Parts: sequence; C-alpha cells; structure tokens
Amino acid sequence: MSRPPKRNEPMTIARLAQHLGLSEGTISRALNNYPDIAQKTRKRVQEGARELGYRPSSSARRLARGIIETIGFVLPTCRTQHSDPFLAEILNGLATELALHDWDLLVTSVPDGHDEVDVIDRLVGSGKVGGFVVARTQREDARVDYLRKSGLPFVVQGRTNQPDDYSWLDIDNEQAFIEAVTYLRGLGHVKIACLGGDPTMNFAWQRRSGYMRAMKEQDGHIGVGYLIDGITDELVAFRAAQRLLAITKNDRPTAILCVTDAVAIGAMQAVTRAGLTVGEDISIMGFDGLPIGRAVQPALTTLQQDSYEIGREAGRMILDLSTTSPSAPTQKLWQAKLMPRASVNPPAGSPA
Amino acid sequence: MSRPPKRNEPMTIARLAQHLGLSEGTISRALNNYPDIAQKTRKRVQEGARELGYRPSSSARRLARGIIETIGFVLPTCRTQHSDPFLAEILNGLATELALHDWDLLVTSVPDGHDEVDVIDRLVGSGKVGGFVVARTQREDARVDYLRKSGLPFVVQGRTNQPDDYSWLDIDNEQAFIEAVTYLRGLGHVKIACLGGDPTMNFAWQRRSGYMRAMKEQDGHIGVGYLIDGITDELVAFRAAQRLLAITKNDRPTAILCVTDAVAIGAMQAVTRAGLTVGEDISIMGFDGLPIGRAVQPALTTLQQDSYEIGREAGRMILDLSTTSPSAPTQKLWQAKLMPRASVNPPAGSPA
DNA sequence: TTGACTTCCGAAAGCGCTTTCGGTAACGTG
DNA sequence: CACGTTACCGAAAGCGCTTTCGGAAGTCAA
Repeated sequence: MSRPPKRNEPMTIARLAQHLGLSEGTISRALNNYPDIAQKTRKRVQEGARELGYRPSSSARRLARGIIETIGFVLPTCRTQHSDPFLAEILNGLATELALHDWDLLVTSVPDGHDEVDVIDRLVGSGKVGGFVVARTQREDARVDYLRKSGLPFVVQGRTNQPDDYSWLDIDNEQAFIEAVTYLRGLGHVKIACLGGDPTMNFAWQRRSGYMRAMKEQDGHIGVGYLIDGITDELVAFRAAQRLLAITKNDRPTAILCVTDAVAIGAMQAVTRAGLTVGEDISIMGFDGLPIGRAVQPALTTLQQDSYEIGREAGRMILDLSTTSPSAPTQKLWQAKLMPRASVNPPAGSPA
Repeated sequence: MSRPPKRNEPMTIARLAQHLGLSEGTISRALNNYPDIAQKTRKRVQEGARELGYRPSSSARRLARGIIETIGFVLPTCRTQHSDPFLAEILNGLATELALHDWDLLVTSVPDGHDEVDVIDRLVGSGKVGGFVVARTQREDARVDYLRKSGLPFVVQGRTNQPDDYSWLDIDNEQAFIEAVTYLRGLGHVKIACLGGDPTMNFAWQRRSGYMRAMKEQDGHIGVGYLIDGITDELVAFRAAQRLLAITKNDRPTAILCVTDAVAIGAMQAVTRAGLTVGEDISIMGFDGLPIGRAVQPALTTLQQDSYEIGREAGRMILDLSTTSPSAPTQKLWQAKLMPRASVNPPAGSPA
C-alpha cells in the first residue's frame, strides 16, 4: 500500500521504511553499511533513498549515536584591527578538509564584553562541538588552558609558551627570522632593525626572539631604537619606520625586518616618502607571502607560509584526534620559505 | 536520595531532575520560562542547573522542538585568488550577530570538483541549517536560484541580476561609481579609465555600469582601451595599468577608477614604476576602504564600505526572516562613502 | 463544608534515528 | 529427515529533550 510521497511531509526514515515495506532498523543498517544486510536489499534501500530524497536528520543521528562530528572555531577578538587575510585562508583550508569528511565547522565570534572562554565553554557544554581549532595563539592563552582541562580534542595553530602536552601546528617563526637575518648578513648588512608585532602573540614573540638570537650569534648590530614592538598594521608601521629613518645617517639601519608583510608595506611607504629607495638605500623584508607583496615596487622579499595548507593540515589533525583514541599529542613545525625579491639587496656602498 | 554528582557521567536533564526531586518536564518548563511554574521552583531549578553545570544537549533540543537555529554560510570557491579581506569581515560581523542571539553559524567550503549547490543542498537536506547567507554574489547565481526554490529563509549579500523576490543587502555600487566619476569630473578630469573586475560578479558589473553611465551623462571621455575588465588582483592590475600608461600622451587617461583597493594599489605601483607620480600625473581611486589604503603613498582615495556592519546587518536580516512568518522580502541598499585622499587631484595642467 | 476554579507539577508520548537482541527462513551436513 | 548453522530482517529500547494533558493540591466564595 505504498502511497506516493507527499511533497510537504518531511522525508523521514519511517516513511522510507513504509514505502519499501521494510523496517526502520533495516533501512538504517542498510544505509550505514552493516554487514548483515543482503546486497539486494541494500541496493533497494539506497535507490529508494535516492529516489525519495531521503537524508537522515543530523540531529536525530547525533542524538542516537552520541557523536558530534562538528569542530568549533572561534574568530579571534580583533575588532580593533581588520582581520588578517591569513586567518581567512586558514579557515578556508580547515573548512575544506572538514567538508571532505562530512564534518561540520561551527564558527563563532566573541562579541564585545563577552569572554572568549565562556563562548567556547557554552559550545562544548551544549554538545554543539566535539573538538576545537584555535588560531592566533597568544603566549599565554586562556583558550588553550581551558581546552587542555576539558579533555576535548583540539588543535592549536601556533603554540603557547608551554606547548608540550597538546597538539599543535606551527610555522617555525624563530627559525624563519634566523634565516632572514642570515640572509641579510650574508648580503653584508650589519645594522638590521626589526619592526615586531604584539609580543603577547606568540608568533610575534618567536620572530622577535629569532631576530635577537641570530643578531647576537652572527654579530649583527642592534642599535638604539632598532627593535620596535607593537606594530600591528600598515599605519603604525609607517610611523615606526619614520622613527628608524630619523636616526642619524651613521647609525641608521640598512635593513628592516618586519613581522608581517602588511607591516613591511607600511615601512616601504615610509622609506619612499623619505626620498629613499627601498632595496637600495634600505632593504626591507616581510613575512607571510601575501600576493600584494609581488605587486608593490620593488617586490617584497618575504618569508612565505601557505595558510591554506596550514588550515588543511589543522583539519586533518583534528579529524585524527577526534576519530582515534587519545594518543600522544602530535606537533608539527613547518618551515617558512624565503622568497628573495627586489626589496632586499646588499647595503649601499658595499662591493656588488 | 540525591547522591553527589559523578563527574564522569554526563549531566542530563534526568540527573538534574533526580537531584532536585522533580520531574524532567518540570525542569524543562522551568528553564524555558513556561508560565505554569512557581517562582520558587523556577529559582530552585535555575540554581540547581548552574550548580551542576547542566546544559541542555542541543541535538536533543533540536530534535524535540524541530528547530534548527543554525545558519549556513558557504565560502566562495576562490581557491585561485587569495580570499578577500572583505569576506573575513563580513563573516566576523555575521558570526557576532548570530552569537548574540545564540544562533550558530555553520561555515563550509566547496572542495575542488564539488558543486556549490550540492554542498548547500546537503546541509539543508540533513537539517543542519535552517537558513542561509550568501556572499560574493554573481549576476547569475545558482545558489540563489536554488535557495529561492527551496523555501528556506536566506539573505544575499549583494544581488543577482534579477533581485526582486528575495531578501538582500547590497552596497549601491553603481551609485558609488557614479559618485566617483562625478568627483573626478568635478576636479576637471575628462579622460577617465576604469580597471573593472570580473563582470560575472555583480558588484564588478554594477561598478562598471555606474562608470559607463556617468561617463556618458557627464561627457567624460572613454578612450580606446580605457575600460579593462577581469582585473582581480594586484598583479593583473599592475600589468593592466601599464597598458593604460602605454597609450600616447595625448590620449592617456588622467585618472583611473579601480574596482577594488587591491587593484588600485597594483595600478599605483605601475604608475610609480613608470616614473610618474600618483595624484599628480595620474589620479587613482579604489573601492573598499582597506586600511592599507591609508598607508600607501600617496594615500588612496577610495569608496569605503563597512564590511563588518554589512555582516552584522545580514545577521539581523536572516534572524528576522527565520523567526517571523514569511513576509515580503526586505532589501537594503547602503551607500559607500567617498574618502578623498591624496591619490586624486585635479589633472596636471589645470588651474589649481 | 462544598463546589468551582486556579496553580502547579508529574506522566507519558513523541522527535527521527541507531543498535542490540532474537527469531524466522534458508542452508548445509550427518 | 533431523540437526546445527548461517544469513537476514523485525521488534523494541533507547538517545535527551519538549510539550500536551490531566490530576492533585491549594484557593476562594457561597
């Protein structure tokens, strides 16, 4: 007595069962590849499902199975600054990897006046997410502390200052800046300045310490005022670079290492504005590999990281963590790639 | 006989009920502000819930109530180009607005080889989302077509070429470019070129048509090769601008209108590279209001839009749509704000 | 004190799916 | 032909919550 499907009634497993003259249990097992279903029946069910457009309700499924298959991602509270393009790419990669495995990505932000950890806690508490990915990690990060205690699987893009007992994926920022200094030193630069970011953000701290370590080890000269922290956007960078340029000619740095490409571009403008030429009078390096770096004049030498791939990998890691039984944390350190371009050259007055 | 709460057992309504010596129904009604619960009881329940850390399972809740309270957002398939900062900001605003109302935002991307509409369809079919927000709208957009048929509430950031029967929120791109031309004409520019974007994207098409309309109405001169479409990033912009500069001196445009700030910056570099001065020899305008526009030299005149607010408003709209019974579509057109800066001046040789 | 209301809470039936358990029919073997 | 076996499917009990319904107290007036 299978009546034709009514369009307006929602398509449930019960209706499909009735339509096929089978029990709900059989339908469910057939669709979920249980071994105790005859091939013929399985086929019939699959076709019936496709025909009637049956799709199991994810709420019901989650409730019955007690699984979540949703990963949470909290957009950093950076209402002050425009969100960095880096984040968008990570999100893209993460979403892609999860989508490929039919997992969901729940994105939330932290409204002004709300607490980041509270937001996470609510998501976890109500069972909306079964795992977490954290980005823009600070040296001391309350989110990571919370997640460590929670027992929930989570992956951190970046690291805190005590990164031993959880899974993370980070760019080797320190090594990258060491490499940058090495590169500049190799070209003959001695007086190398650094426009650093917000040192509470670990990536900025790491780059900064790479700079300092390499400068010490390689006999670079860190003059007074060479190291400026807290540079977070182009405009601030512009002004900071002007301060560097105001240093008397003899002490003025011949190269500036910038915590991000955005900062580097701000610095380049300041140099140009001062009537100097980037890549001749002063060399400038950035970090990120933004496309705009190839369009500016001169093209920006930078340390490139593939944020999309970082997102993908973070996705793989959290999927692993969520599907396998708890194991030792996996930690991955990726190397940034030095992209020599025209904004860096040997210092003026050195032998070609 | 209320035993102390075991930490490892999950906190369900049943346990809370038992702990308080009440029935599950009472707990539920108390927590959901039903009127038929004594104040005293309600208080007791609320406190008990807080104490034991009870948080209703969202799956169970959804299943029982048949509601979703989750909005879907599909990241555009733009693996080719780096995702624009605009999108990230919209997402941020959207997430914030939804979070404030305890709604969730499910973000997904479209992996290579998958179909955008399929991705949406699966989300809808499995009941994972109860509404949709669409961004980066094309003139003919399969997603919008699908959603129109689906009956699901949805909000489009942007418009298609046939935008009558659904809710959207858009910047008045045409008007903005008309204003831009008017501004340039007012300064004395006649030969105005335009670096347009991908015309299948409606925002680019709209800006382009604003340019053409205003140029016609205000007796601007669109020389041969003045209008170049398909400029999507800085590098392509750089090359396109070089072609404009290659035009013989007499026919060369004195101003270039760019579809985005990124494009404008690419164009600026080309001008500088050619030994000309932006804002003197050639004026350049962008669109977006990116922070970098204020750091470049000279500062970029642009049409500013507040993407974060756009995201917020889209959030409000989809919430409205989802909570009220179906009504006439609401459509909002916001104006971009002209930000005069140093990259635009009267053409060289004109009276100051 | 009784009846008619209120007020407040418990019982129970779902929501749509999964999964265990058991039973029937078909199969093979001696 | 009787006896295990195996293959396959149905019945039913949940998962954790919501919501309707009805009933037991409590309230008030007569």
